[in-house]
Amino acid sequence: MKAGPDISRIAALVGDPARCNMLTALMTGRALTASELAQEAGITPQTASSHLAKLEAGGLIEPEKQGRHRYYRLSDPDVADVLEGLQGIAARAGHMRVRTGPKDPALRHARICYDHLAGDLGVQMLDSMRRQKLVRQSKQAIELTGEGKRFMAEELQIDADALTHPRRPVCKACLDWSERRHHLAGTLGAAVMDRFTELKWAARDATPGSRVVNFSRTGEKRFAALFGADE
Amino acid sequence: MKAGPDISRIAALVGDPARCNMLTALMTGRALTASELAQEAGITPQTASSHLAKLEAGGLIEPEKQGRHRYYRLSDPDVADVLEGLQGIAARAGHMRVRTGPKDPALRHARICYDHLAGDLGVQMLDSMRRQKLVRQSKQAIELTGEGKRFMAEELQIDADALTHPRRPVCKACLDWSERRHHLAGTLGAAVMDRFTELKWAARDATPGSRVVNFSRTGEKRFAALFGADE
DNA sequence: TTCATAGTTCGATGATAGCCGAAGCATCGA
DNA sequence: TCGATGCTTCGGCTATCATCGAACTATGAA
Repeated sequence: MKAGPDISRIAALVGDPARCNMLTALMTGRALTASELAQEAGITPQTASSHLAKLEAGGLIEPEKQGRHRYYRLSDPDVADVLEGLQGIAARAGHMRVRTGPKDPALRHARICYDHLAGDLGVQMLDSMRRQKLVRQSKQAIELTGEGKRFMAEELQIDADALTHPRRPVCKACLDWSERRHHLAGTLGAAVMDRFTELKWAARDATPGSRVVNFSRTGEKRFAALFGADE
Repeated sequence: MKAGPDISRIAALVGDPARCNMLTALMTGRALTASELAQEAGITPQTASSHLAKLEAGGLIEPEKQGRHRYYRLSDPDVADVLEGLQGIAARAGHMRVRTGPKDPALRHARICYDHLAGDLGVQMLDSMRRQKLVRQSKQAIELTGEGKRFMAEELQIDADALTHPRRPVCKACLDWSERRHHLAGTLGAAVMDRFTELKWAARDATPGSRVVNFSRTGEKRFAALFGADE
């Protein structure tokens, strides 16, 4: 029949409203879980699962398994470009939509991911640790350096050697929900969060079920001194 | 639930195989009649009429009445750009039909993409510019180096500083339809193409609506001297 | 171990939309 | 005026596919 790559299959994937909602939700660059994408699209998890499988088969998104979660991200910047181009055309044609409420900013700033710190500050902490050469990271594997051990002992009174666990690594990179980068998990990540709580630098929000972590004023200051964004 | 323009309606238009065939047939830049498009898509005129009405309502194509014929063309170069982007994604995902890109070899060799050079030679030019360190490219962003500015001034009498534009970047990577790689777009891409025309190195094909670019013998030689494939 | 949560698979249902035959306009040439 | 051609509208048929309930797997928590 015709020559050339089969555009229509790809376009049809974007053409379904539910799938399109998922893709636009991913345009921020963040990786989202299957359930989050289901809610974003306003459909049940079963339906979402089917859609995600199709999008993956079409090469538009890529999965990353993380525990029992499955994070999805756009597989390539070109995909976002095409979506933007479509937005431009749609905008010109006057097909607009209604607006939605943004996510909880506090949740994005600092929250608990299982038992360790996540969000803006979590990502910032791991970034800073890399910059200060407290850890070496290659892909998912993170290792505490000698300097890192000293730092933990002196600044946070954490004995890294005591954190070994039969079934859990000391350091682990965990994909962040709001940022799309990694923060520190593992027994060290948990120990650091525990220490923050003990020192009253931070506390989990009182609201039952909330994952928000509130930093005290001095806590935020001390945190910045150890893991400041710049320098 | 989402903000922004409604992509999915537009994408759904492209998502139908029959409509998609029509759109790709229009990508050459020529305007085609309704019956020609029907034949191109392999459907009856009635069905084609319905599709064309939808594409027009979606702002993808524009009609031009001429006697009892109704010519359709892509309403905007942006539409062709999005289609090319989709081709790239589809090609990467391995959803090929028979072969890539346009059938016409001349169209594959050198053609106009909006206002800049595309096809074999377009891709070759950007490759060569990267090799000669005339530009720096990181993903989609391209930047002209100091050496690149000198090169443009000396070899092509183009003042790169005069090319800044409020709504258009000087350099931009544009995914090529036939080659699946990038060629140079932006005001610089347009200026270079203009210069080629002025120097009579190349000229757009005389056939109305054709996107083919014909290089003269000396033009091809000069082009090779500046942007040769090897070296 | 047992329970809870995240995600998937399966099957049935229902709505959407592509398709074509037939008929209806519109334009051209004679 | 007539007939021919290009294109559109209408109506009914059909196939596709998104959707969800229910049941199943896998991972983590107690």
